[in-house]
Amino acid sequence: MRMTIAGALTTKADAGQQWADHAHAVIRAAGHRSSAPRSAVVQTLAAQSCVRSAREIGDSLRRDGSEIGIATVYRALELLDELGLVQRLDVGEGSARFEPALPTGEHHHHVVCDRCGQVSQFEDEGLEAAIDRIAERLAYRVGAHDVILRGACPDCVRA
Amino acid sequence: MRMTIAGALTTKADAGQQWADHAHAVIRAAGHRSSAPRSAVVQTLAAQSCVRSAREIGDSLRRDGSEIGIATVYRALELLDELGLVQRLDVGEGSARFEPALPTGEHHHHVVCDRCGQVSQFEDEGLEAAIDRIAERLAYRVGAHDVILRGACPDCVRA
DNA sequence: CTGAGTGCAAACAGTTTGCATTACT
DNA sequence: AGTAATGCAAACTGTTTGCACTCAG
Repeated sequence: MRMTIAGALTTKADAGQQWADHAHAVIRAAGHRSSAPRSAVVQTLAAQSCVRSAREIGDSLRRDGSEIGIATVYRALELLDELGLVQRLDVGEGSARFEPALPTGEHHHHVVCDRCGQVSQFEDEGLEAAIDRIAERLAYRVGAHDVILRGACPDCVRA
Repeated sequence: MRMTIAGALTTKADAGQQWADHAHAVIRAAGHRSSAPRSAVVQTLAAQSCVRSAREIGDSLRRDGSEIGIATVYRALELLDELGLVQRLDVGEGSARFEPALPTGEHHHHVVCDRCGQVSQFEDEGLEAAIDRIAERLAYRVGAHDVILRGACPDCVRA
């Protein structure tokens, strides 16, 4: 997907970088430091195309020469979550996954393959509208929602 | 909620018992035994009004004099899940929750309070329709879906 | 009588936490 | 310089597994 913003063409990589910049700004504004390990986690999240677990983020950084400890990855993700900069996703496969949360509130949902665990994304306006309608009639003050579809991915359907 | 089936009035407790009977039948049909601990887990699930964790089920049974071990609770729940008799729900609060899955396919979704953890249920036809439409246009063969709304429950809104 | 199912305890996986050390600001 | 943040290792929590024993069929 591409978005035209103020006349400039925004690619996926650019969008990631924009999120990273935004994240840094929010972190600083909240009085936190931009340490190297923390920045590395932000950078990894910005570069990813799909949800990743804490372990995957740590492994990826260590592969790139960083000496980051897993506890630091968890602490960075916890901070980002508190600041509303990432979305935590629990697909029920043991570990939590994380992905950047766009400041615009734009978001998508996920389909998980029962057999191979592959995760894909989708957006749907009708779904959002239905959820908004539900939120209005419930006594809860609804602030967020997760939708997870489960089934067989195209590869596994063939097999 | 009450349902009129073939002229008879079905209460919530009856519905639970019906599910328990159905569960036993399916378990037997699949060649498994109806041991006392396994039946106790089924009975506990049938009696519950909201989702419960493995620990809660075990504690509840032990309070009632049963000597069931937690491993047995997990094994019973795993079997019920395999047979499609329970739905696993992961609200992201550390542990998985379980509830009876009605053979009719009827189901509801959940709202979780961010602050106190309270879980409530809701049904919505528009939501189901929106999801069916999405399932059709995806390359996945979608078999199930979870929707979780998050926010503040009425009690916490007041505070 | 025989093996599916159980209970216990030990093993595991993901996540969190205490503490001495490091390094942003 | 001062303190937030890190890395390590140990602690914790939920869940799974190995094994000897039990009981449903």
